[in-house]
Amino acid sequence: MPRRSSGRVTLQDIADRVGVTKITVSRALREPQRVSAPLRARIESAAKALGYIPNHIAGALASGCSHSVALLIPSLSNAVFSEIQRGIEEGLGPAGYQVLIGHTGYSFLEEERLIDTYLRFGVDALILPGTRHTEHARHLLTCADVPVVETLELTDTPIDINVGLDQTAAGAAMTRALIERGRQRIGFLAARMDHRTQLRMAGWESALREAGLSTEHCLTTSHPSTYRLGGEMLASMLDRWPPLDGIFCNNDDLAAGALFECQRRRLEVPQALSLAGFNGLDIVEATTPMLATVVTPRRRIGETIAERLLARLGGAPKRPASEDMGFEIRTNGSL
Amino acid sequence: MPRRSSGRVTLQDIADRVGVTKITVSRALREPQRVSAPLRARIESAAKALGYIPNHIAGALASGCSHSVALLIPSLSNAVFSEIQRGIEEGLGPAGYQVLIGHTGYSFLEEERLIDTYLRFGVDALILPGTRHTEHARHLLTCADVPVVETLELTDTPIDINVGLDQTAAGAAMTRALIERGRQRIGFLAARMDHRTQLRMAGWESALREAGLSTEHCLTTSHPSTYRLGGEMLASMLDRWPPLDGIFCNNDDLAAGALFECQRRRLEVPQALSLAGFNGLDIVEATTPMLATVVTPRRRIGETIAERLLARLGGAPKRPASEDMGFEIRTNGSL
DNA sequence: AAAGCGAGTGTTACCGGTAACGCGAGAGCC
DNA sequence: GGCTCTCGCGTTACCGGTAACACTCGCTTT
Repeated sequence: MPRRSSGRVTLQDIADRVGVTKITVSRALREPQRVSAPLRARIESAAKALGYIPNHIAGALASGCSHSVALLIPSLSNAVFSEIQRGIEEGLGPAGYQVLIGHTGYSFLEEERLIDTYLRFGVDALILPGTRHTEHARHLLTCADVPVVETLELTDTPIDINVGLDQTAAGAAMTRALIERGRQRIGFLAARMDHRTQLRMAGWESALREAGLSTEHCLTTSHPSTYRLGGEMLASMLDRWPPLDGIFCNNDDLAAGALFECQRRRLEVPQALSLAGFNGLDIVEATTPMLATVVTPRRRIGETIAERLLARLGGAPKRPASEDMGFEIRTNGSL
Repeated sequence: MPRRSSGRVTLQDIADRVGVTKITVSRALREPQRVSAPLRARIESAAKALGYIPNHIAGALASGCSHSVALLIPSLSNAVFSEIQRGIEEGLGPAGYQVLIGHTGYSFLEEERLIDTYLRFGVDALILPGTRHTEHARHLLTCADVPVVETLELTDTPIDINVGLDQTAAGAAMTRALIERGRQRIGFLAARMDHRTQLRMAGWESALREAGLSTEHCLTTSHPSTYRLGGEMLASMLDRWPPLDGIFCNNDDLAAGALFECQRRRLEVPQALSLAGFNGLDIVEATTPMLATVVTPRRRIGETIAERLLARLGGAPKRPASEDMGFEIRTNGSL
């Protein structure tokens, strides 16, 4: 015995026990209708009796299909991604695909590393957050020739499938909503300067320019976004630019943190200061007062990704295209 | 050509180009010191030129080791798990292990399904949240004979490695802290009745009994926990049992939601009502006022899991044991 | 009755790597 | 000079499945 096997039960073990060949066992378990009923029953009971666990690795190698899809997300603690994930899983699960999650921590290099890793694992498709990637990552994706989904943002030059929303337009729309309520000095507050943040900020800027308002009240940091940070940053902004009357926060967490700081300062929201967030997480409708936000259709984005991907995996040709899933401004009576 | 290959570059392609056999290429890439420097250089440049992506599937099949570990988490949107994940990844990543994340949605059946799936993928170890599993899940784990980590809770009968904290003791400790501040009518509020919730509740009950106080003020639901739900549940409790003077919420999200409802009702926290949460998430120190909480050492739990697992994967024998990582009561001046 | 056909099972080859062992050449040693 | 040892690479077999095709029957079909 030159090489000891894993010790687990294999198709061959079942085949020996039943007195057939392993291909028959393989068929009995995968395509039951191709094996006669009595034999199938014997095989199934033998498999159960032996505690057979199919070796997906071997199957994937032989068939060239791993029936798995990698979903890369920037942050595990950000509730934004959980709904996208759920939408995807709901669509892909019934089709027999396993969704593997990878965590990039908002790092392009980590994304590159994960793309590499998952390609080695032979995933059948990759779902990436955002449309920016390192050069090497793009190279890997090209070499692998695997369906790729870029999500959250939109791009004119998608690698393959692109399902997202116009972050810049959303940023501009919320800013306009603030302006419509009579706000004149509207700040922008952001942590973790990722690409989406920059796009939203660009929207904020353009809406202000459009209205002839000042775009100077912008505070950003590279730290990860937390509630506490939202409070601290709001404090800095108010100390620096006291007459602000509206603040557009890059996400709901920061907006909620900012609200808490306002409460600490006994600053009335929205009378003295309007606060707006981004994403439409549950917290903005739980706080007192509620906060304005941009609701993003995350569940539907996930579902759409699953649909498009299944089509591609089912053999549809690669035809790069972007799909805009839109957004909704929800003021929650709070501007 | 009876079966077309995947089209990707393989070791053989590199070998042909360089004029050696594939085993040499394999060695050059995995154990560089075993191949002469000039040849290695030629192989490496050929690999790069051809855009070689190693097929992990094939490697895993041949070597019987997938260099991957599955981490099952109940909820992607719950920030609690992100720190555990980070701790694990930090420990396992440098050792060459890939952490695959699965999402159980707090369902034992889904957990069972995922255990099955990941075992088929040939993961080298499994990390499970909690110590309760379906019978079939236990059976699968036994058949597979793979290192298993059970975390978050503690058990007297671990399957293998168990790293967690005494949820019951933590629940009791926080309740005692409330009692020490003179609270007499202390309610318990929980959503998503999972096992940890039950353990914490048991702690709450025993601390109250110990002090001769009533344990009747308990409100739970099977819904997933959200900020909004915290507010709604607090409202129900106050309407039903007006003279409550303390509420121990099963997690920080609910506690924050409860606080927002108090603000809506202009109920002073903590003067009129003490609020306590669980987990020590960032939000409890961002709100106005801050909230009391039980800080759990999640990062350290993750790191410890990685340590123990590396030992097991390195060949240490299975010796089931529990490791109590403790907790810390943090009142944040808010009881 | 010969040919055709479909259902059910087996044969053979292969997926893309890795383990174990083999073997020749040069180095070091006595 | 002969022996052993190590280095560097090749041979062979194998991991545990699956695809493609072959074969055997019994039953129609013409």
